[in-house]
Amino acid sequence: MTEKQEKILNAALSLFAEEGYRSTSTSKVAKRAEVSEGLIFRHFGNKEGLLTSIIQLGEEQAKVLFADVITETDPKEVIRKFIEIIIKTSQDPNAIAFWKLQFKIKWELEIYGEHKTEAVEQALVTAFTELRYLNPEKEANLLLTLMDGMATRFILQKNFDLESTIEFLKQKYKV
Amino acid sequence: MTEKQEKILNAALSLFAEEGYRSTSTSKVAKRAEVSEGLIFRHFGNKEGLLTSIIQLGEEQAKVLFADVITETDPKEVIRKFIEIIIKTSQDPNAIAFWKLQFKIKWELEIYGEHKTEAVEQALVTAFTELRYLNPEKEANLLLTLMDGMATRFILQKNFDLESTIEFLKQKYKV
DNA sequence: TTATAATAAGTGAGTAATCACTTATTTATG
DNA sequence: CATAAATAAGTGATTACTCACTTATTATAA
Repeated sequence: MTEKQEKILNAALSLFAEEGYRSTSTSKVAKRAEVSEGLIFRHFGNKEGLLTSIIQLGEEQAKVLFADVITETDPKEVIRKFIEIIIKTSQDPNAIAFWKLQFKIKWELEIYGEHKTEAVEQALVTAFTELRYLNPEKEANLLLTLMDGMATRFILQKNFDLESTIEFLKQKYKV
Repeated sequence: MTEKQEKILNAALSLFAEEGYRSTSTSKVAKRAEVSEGLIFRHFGNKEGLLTSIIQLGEEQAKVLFADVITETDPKEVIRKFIEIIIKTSQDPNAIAFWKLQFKIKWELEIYGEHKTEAVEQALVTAFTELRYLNPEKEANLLLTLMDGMATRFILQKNFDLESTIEFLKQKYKV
């Protein structure tokens, strides 16, 4: 990975997150990365290849983020850690950009990557089971769905109070 | 409103919902509406004017949809009716297209129209207050956030089981 | 009523700018 | 010197939008 390759990836990540994939031109990416437009095609083949590279990089990032939840054994801690992931994310501008891109891509291209959350969903099911919740699968699914809603609001709604919502949630689940 | 104007609006609504606003060209809209491209600009000024017209039309639709919740006085019924709105919507292909467009626009242009849900949020706060929930404001906000998540999954996740999630929710809120 | 004038609706070809992508050429590196 | 990295200058297709013009509808006047 050369220096210019990284510059291209960073420029593309920020631009795709800001303006979306389709409405970001390769010439804009080249300008922000301060490279020639042709270099993008030399390194990534085409525009989609550039997007694929960014998503792959992000998936590795996501795995690291979720690893802590999946390896946890105490059920209450599993739930608490999962809920607090969004707080951790919200403090890292790079992570925010990445998740913003993930959601933008979802809506722009209408692809929902379920496989990404499968492992963490299973961890939540186990946790809710151990805590004797009546319907652990539904409980886990609802919490994941709620996280989608919270991400949506955190990214799009300027005055959304993330931290107090998280506190309220932890209170609700008694974790 | 002439017949061709309506054809343009319908074509644009479906195309914007399918492929997004920015990546739908005016020539595509004209083709689907079976009119000349120039007519779009005669009636709506520019591409953004077309989008504005569609959104305005939809907001009136949304008001009608929420009216039933807002005028309800029994607190449990307020919550139940609110939760079931998404079911009602999911049965009308036209409504699905409209909400899909709403979310796509949100993410594409990064505008979150809070004013649209203000009235219904207040109705929920009142309901939760009457039901002696400890934190009615947070409770209402969380439910609205959850609905964003459910809409996201219903639209994007092909195998999302909406009805059983709704049943589970009603059970949780005892409504 | 009927001819005429005025307005609105609609068309299709054309605009410069931009799109993703390619090719030819130059620069750097081992 | 040879290979890879990078650039610059292109390609045809597509973009939102405009323009000159025709056709249909409505209003006015003899």
